[in-house]
Amino acid sequence: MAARLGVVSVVQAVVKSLRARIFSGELSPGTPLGEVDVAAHYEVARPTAKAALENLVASGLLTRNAHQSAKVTLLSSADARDIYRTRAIIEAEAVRLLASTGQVPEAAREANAEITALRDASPIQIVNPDVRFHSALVQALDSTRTSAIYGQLSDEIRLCMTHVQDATLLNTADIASEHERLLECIAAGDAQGAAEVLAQHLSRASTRLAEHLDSLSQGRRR
Amino acid sequence: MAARLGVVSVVQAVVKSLRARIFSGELSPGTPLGEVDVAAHYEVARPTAKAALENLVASGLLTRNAHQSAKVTLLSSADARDIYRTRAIIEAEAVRLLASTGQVPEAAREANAEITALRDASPIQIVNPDVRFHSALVQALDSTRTSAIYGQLSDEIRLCMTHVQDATLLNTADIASEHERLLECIAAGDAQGAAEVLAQHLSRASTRLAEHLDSLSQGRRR
DNA sequence: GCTTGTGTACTTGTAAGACAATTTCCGTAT
DNA sequence: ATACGGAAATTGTCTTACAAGTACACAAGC
Repeated sequence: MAARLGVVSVVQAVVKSLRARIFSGELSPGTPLGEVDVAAHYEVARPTAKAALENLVASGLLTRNAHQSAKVTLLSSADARDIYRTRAIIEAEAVRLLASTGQVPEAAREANAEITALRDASPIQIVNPDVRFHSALVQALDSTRTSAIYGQLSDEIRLCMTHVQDATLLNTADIASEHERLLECIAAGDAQGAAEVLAQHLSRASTRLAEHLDSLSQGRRR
Repeated sequence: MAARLGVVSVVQAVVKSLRARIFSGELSPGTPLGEVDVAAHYEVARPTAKAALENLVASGLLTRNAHQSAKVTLLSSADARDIYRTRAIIEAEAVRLLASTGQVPEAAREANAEITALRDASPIQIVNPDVRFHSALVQALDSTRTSAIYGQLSDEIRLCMTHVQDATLLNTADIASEHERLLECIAAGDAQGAAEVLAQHLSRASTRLAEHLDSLSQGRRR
């Protein structure tokens, strides 16, 4: 059983590495990733690289047209809004359900504590705990498929973040306090209030992100 | 541009054919689909068959453990409930939004008319228009990602249906009338009412389907 | 000078063959 | 009857090869 070793499969290992490189910003959007390039970089066969690329294309992290090199996806502002809309649908339901039972997920509390602790750190640092906070809410639904869907959206959200990684889109303290208010509503059993706080939280983030992506694409056009 | 031709890729053609065979019931759940079998059947190379199988595994239609033949997924009652729960989240939001604008999607009306027309036909016949009815509601949201997610769930729902294809789970007339009530709520702008009708509709279908899958698995154990 | 056509280079799509690793199943021995 | 060992079957990966399509550049014509 090589269950918890880093390498279960060569393809998966390549996928994992490429994901990390994309999220780290080493591979900026638009960077062409040819099958032969990837194969040479990792010293694997081309079919292996091909499979890894196809996996990432399915995840939405890469984009590829027929007979063209795969490129790191450049998400438009419309994409960002679409992602956040879909997110909001799922998270809203999660929050309502949590409020109806009054159960506050421990993982969510911990993630927000981490955000609070990183108050003075670089804004890029809070991406990870922020994603974990929201994931914790969804995973509390205990639905395999809902979690799987949300995981895929999370990847695209992270991709968005890397596009605007230099920008301070939102104040860290504001994020933490909004999360805190959300947890309070859940604890108090206020489903309506929780849903509203969440909707505002996501709506604001979506708007900021979309505006920033728009300004970036315009800047690139010049 | 070979955009709207049937064959864009050999792999996709194999995938399409396998999907059809699975949904038609020709490939019953548990049927082993080895890479060499598929390759021989379609007279394609093994890597091509492999790619097609991986595609279907990603869709949830096939299941595969490492170094084992892929098998047509046998969905448990728990899976069915999970799928319906996830469905319900998305459709509820779609219905609420449609009610807030009072817009009834034309495609949904047409699909339900088709169901009504098939009142006396075989219950298996209404699967297609039923799926189309619900899809139309979601597509009215006009969100690429939400539609994509829902499409994947639809596939699994259809897979469930093929598992219990002989059973008359619900009365065709009842389905049509519930759909009708749902559309009336939307037209009247009654978001709350529409959400409730939908929730009941899905909840009942989910329960029936889950019960039937349970009885099937027990029958198989004997 | 601009547009159009062609040709070449690069990339992906598909195929065939081969070997390693792992699982499963069956036969044998205790 | 159970446990162990080995053979068969299957998948995972790599190598090689050719076909097909796209993109870019260069040249010819208007």
